[in-house]
Amino acid sequence: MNNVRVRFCPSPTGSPHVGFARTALYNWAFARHHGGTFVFRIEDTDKERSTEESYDAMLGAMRWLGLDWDEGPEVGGPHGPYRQSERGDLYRDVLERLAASSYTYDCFCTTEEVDARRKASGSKVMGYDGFCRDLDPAQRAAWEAEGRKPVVRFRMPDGSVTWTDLVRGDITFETQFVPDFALCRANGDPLYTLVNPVDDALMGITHVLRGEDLLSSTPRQIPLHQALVDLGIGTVVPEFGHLPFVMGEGNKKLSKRDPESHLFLYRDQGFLPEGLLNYLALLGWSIAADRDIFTLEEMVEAFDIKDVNPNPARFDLKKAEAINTAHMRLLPVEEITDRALPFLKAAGVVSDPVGDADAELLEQAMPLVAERINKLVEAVDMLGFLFVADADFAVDAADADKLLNDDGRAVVRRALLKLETLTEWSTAAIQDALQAELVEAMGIKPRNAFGPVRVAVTGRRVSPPLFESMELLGRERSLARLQSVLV
RNA sequence: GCCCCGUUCGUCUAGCGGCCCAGGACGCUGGCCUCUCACGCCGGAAGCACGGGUUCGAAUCCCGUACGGGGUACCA
Repeated sequence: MNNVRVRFCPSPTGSPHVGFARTALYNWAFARHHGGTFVFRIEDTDKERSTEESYDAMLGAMRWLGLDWDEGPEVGGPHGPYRQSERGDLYRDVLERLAASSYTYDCFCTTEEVDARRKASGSKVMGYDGFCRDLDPAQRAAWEAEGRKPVVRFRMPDGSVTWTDLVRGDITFETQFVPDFALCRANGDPLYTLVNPVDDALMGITHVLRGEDLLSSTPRQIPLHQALVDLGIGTVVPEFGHLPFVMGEGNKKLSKRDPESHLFLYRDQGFLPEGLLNYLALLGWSIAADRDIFTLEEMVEAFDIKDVNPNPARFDLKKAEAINTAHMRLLPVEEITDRALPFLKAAGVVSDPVGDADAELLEQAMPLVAERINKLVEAVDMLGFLFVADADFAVDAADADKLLNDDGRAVVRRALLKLETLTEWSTAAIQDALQAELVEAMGIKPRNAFGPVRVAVTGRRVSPPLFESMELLGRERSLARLQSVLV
């Protein structure tokens, strides 16, 4: 395919959610796969609900995910502006040209009047009935005299509308079930029904990949696109592909109300964008029968919209975490260190900026934790004991209850006595000494021998490897901590 | 109500008429490894919604039914 142009066009209402990311990803991957153009457009025609804060969040989300756009906000492009709130003149002009060619007509009916007529006629079809299509001039004058303002409606053609959906195949709607629809409010404000197809036409969009919720608006958009082509406003009717929903708990669409749906929740927990994206890609698509870990580049190479599954997918946190873990293991330690740094700073584990001593300690410690954490934020709990000021060090109460009982403290006492005699403070020396003194001399199992020592030194039952941790902590601080649980 | 979409292990999926008495992954589960945790390794349970066709042969094609979802706005 040549000159592919796709767009992603969220409404800036609220916080970006995972469905947003999945749709953005598929559009982006489609564009990149075909060497096409990825357009980012903001559909902020709903003045009531759109906010600047949400707009910033949309851009922030795309940047965090690494889905770069070729045309759009802050990047510009030949078809700007890319915020619909700044394109009012364009829409007014299109509306005039549509009306001049009778593709549209003014409608003065109220919702109540329409409902009453439909009920009276016993119609199975709801929605607008076309009453004002050929309005009697006298009636029109009367309504205008009483101050009624009309909305502009698109005249749906007779017959049917058929398209070959990129993910679902042929779909046909009889237009008798698709009522004439409003293109702008009575006050003149353009509606989504107008601006979405108009901008797609103006921006030369060739493929529309969007959520299944918009499938039923497609039979209205295709005739409108044809009208735009007829008027020379557009050049082609784009192809459409409707992506399956991302569902939440139970069997309902993941809504913005659902906390699991918020994209930034994952960012703030230390998910890697490539990990989340990999997982999201799997919700409706797979790269191969026996493989589910891949990079964005590999996805771009393999992505084909025709392979997208049409049925809805349930978001599964456990699997998302597992996929993320796999990506963590793919990263070199230095990279994990860089990415974990903001979390460590935020938690106060290290200062901002990081001091030289802390930086050096971090470089030595990260290899121990990088391979055992699944999300970046976990580095905070894993490393805290190494960086905390001695005065602030505290042993986890629950872990102490469990392991630092009389038996545990006896073990710690033996360990302390033995370690005080060590002349070399190294991982190997510490391990040899404790192995001999606790496991062999005392005759207790390794986990019972090292557990109490671990809690005393690191403050927790879960920690980086014990002997390495003690080496990094240093002789004096290690011995002091052993001592402190004995008093 | 009407229109449209969908239905393979608990979950995400592979499968596009014979390779499938259905493969992979997460989860669950038994075991191994092991200084904790995490990782890793070996094994197990678990699925083609139902009913009719078409065909020598159907998870795959067709038609019904059931169930789920979306739409039916001067929201997007």
